[in-house]
Amino acid sequence: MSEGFASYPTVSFSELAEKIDAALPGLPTQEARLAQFMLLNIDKLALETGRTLAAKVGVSEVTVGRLLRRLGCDGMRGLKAMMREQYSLSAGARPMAGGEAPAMNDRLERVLGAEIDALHSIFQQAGSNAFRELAKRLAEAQGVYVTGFQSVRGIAEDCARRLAIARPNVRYLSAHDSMLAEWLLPSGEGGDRPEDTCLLLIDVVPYARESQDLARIARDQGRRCVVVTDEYCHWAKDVADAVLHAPSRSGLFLESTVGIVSALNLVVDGVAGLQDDGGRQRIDQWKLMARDVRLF
Amino acid sequence: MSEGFASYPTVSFSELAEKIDAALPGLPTQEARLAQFMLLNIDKLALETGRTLAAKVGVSEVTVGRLLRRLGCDGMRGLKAMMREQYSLSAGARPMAGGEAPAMNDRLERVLGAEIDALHSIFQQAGSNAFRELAKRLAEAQGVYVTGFQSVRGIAEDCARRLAIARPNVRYLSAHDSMLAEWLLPSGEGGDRPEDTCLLLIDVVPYARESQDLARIARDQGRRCVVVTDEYCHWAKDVADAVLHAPSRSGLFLESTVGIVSALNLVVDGVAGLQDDGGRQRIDQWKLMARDVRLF
DNA sequence: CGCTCCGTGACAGAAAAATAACATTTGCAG
DNA sequence: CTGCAAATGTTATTTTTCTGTCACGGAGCG
Repeated sequence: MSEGFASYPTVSFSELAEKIDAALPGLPTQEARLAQFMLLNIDKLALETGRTLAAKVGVSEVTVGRLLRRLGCDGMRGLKAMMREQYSLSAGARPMAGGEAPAMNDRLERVLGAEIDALHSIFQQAGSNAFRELAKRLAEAQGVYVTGFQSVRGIAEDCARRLAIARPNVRYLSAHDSMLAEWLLPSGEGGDRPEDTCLLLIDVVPYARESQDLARIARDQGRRCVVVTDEYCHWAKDVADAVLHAPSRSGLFLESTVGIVSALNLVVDGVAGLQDDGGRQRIDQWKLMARDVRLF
Repeated sequence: MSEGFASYPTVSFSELAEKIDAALPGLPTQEARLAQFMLLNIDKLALETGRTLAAKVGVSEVTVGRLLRRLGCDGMRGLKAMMREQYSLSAGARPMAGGEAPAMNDRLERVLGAEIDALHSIFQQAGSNAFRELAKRLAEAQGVYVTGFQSVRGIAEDCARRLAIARPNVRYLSAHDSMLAEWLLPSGEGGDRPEDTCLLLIDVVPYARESQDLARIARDQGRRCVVVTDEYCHWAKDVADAVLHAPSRSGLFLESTVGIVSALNLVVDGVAGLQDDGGRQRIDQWKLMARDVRLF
């Protein structure tokens, strides 16, 4: 990584990179985060200011200065000076990785294109009525059940966890394990009325028979049902109150789940946005809890 | 990299380049020199100021200002703003700042942009040595353990399922539930030697203490360890044989998991590609099984 | 001459960065 | 659990740097 004849007396920029690398293990937490971020984005740091950098990493401006000084360069000023020197216009070096990437192979390029198209499609749907309807159902229901099988089961579980941060009373429904005990009609006063609950069903090809069965059961019990699925799903619209279709063809070994995941992220976000305070209270609470449990 | 999908209205930077190009012939001498210079060094302009630029080209500062304004962007300020937009690293204005609630569409556009940037970053890494190393480790190990906690636990489980299609002997490791019984050193003949196994660790902020502990245990036992994480993780590179960093900032209610998922998709694909037959045999077999199961 | 191009210098406003003093949190040893 | 020291954030203030603007003058040219 060292430059052949960079005989400048000043600490050069690549040296700085190495220095960051070396210093990283011994750094305090926040500074380490910052350092890591800088290291990863070292070639795109050019047009960041101290402030924006701090904001992006989530540390304070002062910390940026402190770290830089600890690393031997005179704050932001010095950093920019170094970079200027390194990438001085007369030199042939190419600073910005954003511009031209080292050729990635054709296949990956195509896959990337497909993924991006999928995202476009999903974000487009995020402005649609179907999406609003879906988010509204999930936000207004008394209780929400989330489920998904096979290759998206984990995604469904994660979605349930995240949705539970955005709104109360969310459960992952494991049709296999629990035999739907959750859905025995409430005999007494406890529990929500079925009409006030909503099922979020996540399903992709090859479709699980369970999904359709579950959807029908839900409907028969008067529950609401919304579906997030792939572009091939043919049955969802017959049983669901709202459907989102996330493209999954990408050309990889297995179908991509990026679309589904993105759609679900948006759904969670949308539901959070429909809470009274934009979900702010709940997420703050959650952060506190997470800290108390000493998860991190 | 192709500008193929410039379907969103970023007043982009490449547009400026074209504009310069078009305007060049009709420009006065000095401005033409300046324009020419900018065109040639367009990707290195980032850390120049109006003054340095003027100095390097040999024109006055005022001329720089004039030219820029003539080209339609508000002087140096505007230029930098453009570049920032173009090369912004996971920009996304404060998502939960409560204060400003930008129009849904605007916000979604930004989120989409961030997601796309994340994908670019990941696909770029997919051509890197780190990625090859990571895939190789996962492909060549006798046995693979996959794990992830909290908000990516489900993703990790899914990844284990999918990886198990790409190659044999993959298990999800649930450190909590099983108390690591899987990792008791094999007393007799059964089981793989630790050196022949590889741990795939998936972790995002807020990082789970367990992840780091687990990584260390793995290393102490002589196991291989590879990590897929977000852009902030500062501990991974100290304990892992290979690390992939997936940007997660998107501006949504919760951090985006799209990047991680995409990275894992690529990993599975990469591992499949390293199988003798590109994993074809295994996937065919799986499809058959899946179809059979679907019938009942 | 009148016009455009271009440079100079002075100045003001804005943004960025450094600095210092102080409050809070966190990590950790005792 | 206590309490100290390090780490981090806050706030306010100052300094530096960057930019844009204005007024002016000189040079070249039809």
